[in-house]
Amino acid sequence: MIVALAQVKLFAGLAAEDLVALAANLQRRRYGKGQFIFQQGDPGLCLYLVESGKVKIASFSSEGKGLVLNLLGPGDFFGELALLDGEPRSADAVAQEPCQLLLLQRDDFMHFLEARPHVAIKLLATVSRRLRHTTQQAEDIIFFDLPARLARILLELAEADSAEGEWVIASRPTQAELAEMVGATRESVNKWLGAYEEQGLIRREGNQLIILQPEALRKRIY
Amino acid sequence: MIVALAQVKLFAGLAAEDLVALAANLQRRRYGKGQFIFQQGDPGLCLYLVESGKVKIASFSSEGKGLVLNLLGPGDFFGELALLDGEPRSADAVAQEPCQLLLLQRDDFMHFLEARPHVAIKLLATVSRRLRHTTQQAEDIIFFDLPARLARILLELAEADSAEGEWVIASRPTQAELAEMVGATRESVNKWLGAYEEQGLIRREGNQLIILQPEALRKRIY
DNA sequence: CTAAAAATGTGAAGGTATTCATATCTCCAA
DNA sequence: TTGGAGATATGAATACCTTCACATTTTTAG
Repeated sequence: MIVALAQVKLFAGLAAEDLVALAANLQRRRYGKGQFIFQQGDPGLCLYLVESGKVKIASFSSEGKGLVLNLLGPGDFFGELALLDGEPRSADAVAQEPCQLLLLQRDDFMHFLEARPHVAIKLLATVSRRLRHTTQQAEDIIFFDLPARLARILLELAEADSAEGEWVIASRPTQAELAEMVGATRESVNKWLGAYEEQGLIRREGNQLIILQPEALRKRIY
Repeated sequence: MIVALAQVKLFAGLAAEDLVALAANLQRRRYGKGQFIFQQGDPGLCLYLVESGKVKIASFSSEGKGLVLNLLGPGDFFGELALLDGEPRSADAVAQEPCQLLLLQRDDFMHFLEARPHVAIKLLATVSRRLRHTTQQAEDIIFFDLPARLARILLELAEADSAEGEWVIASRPTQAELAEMVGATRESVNKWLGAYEEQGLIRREGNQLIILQPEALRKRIY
């Protein structure tokens, strides 16, 4: 488990003894695809580290409409908000594929933070980037129309998924999933994916989506 | 200036000597109404503390449409994002009324944080709350229609502005300002303000806006 | 291998907010 | 006290997206 801890970017570069201290009450847990890790309103009792698999942070309206706030993979962590401000969970966390997670108890983590200001500052940087990203998301919804938002999401997913200059989304999300990311209906996403393919900007090939003309897509955003 | 520092919630409860250490390179600056404090893309060189006045954090699309992200008053601080993650300013800061601000240099602040993990943790809580708020904003735009978003903003403003159980917005924002807060056009806001007044939910009286039926307004949100 | 479930494709009808044009109101300053 | 600027009011035309209904294809499970 200590090896796994060291893979988490937040703890990269820490001395072995620090990691051992953290690992005292560490738990490992597995979640099957689609399983809830926590739900909106739950008390925030621990921090989750992703050892393997993918986790989706999303929130749902009373009418069942969903909005994806974040996607996390190996080396990422989540669930820090409720720990840091003491409020209940603000969204749901769902395993998008089978996951192996490490659970760090709230008190352990907070004491660790107090004793290692360096880690606290690194955490501040991460939370700041997340705030930036969510702000961007709100701006996108207000400033851009659907084809633009879709273009951005496709580029983002490809960037996260593939090596330098590759522009491939390895495991293509369903249209329903894309719709939750851009804040639109599945039908509208269908229409624009079709249009982009028609125009030769993207190609769907088996389980992957290839971005043929990243520059042309990026132009849709302005 | 040290007295002013102690008024900032982030530094509340700190020993006098700590405040003195912080104050070494502190600057005070005044801004007139409408003046820009910083703009999107600027390098993030300092943290701003609000001594008096009001500051609006907003972002603008290339077509000139605006979105208000945050409103800050005495005791608040802003500009921390760029400091913490090293990226350029992600939005504009504008003085909504004449302001007196204290400027803390980046390096001073970061060193202070490293030496006072307690403050870093308090800052983490604040940034977390801001992330929560922005997430809420994104959800609102996706999940709720304009009348609902308008209702929420009115309630929020009244809550921030008036004493317990009072439900008054003391200095009523213009329709254009409201529009930037809810992410809609001025005309649409006009229409719904009129409707709410017609229905007896609110009343505009001189420079203030009185919420006559907060409960009825809140029901519009679901 | 086959039935069922999930995902995708498509079009018509409708709704909400925008855009644009124009009119009125309010208040401050000259 | 009278311009003029900013703020508010209002309606018609339009754009964009949703809703709904249904067909088709692909994937999964038994």
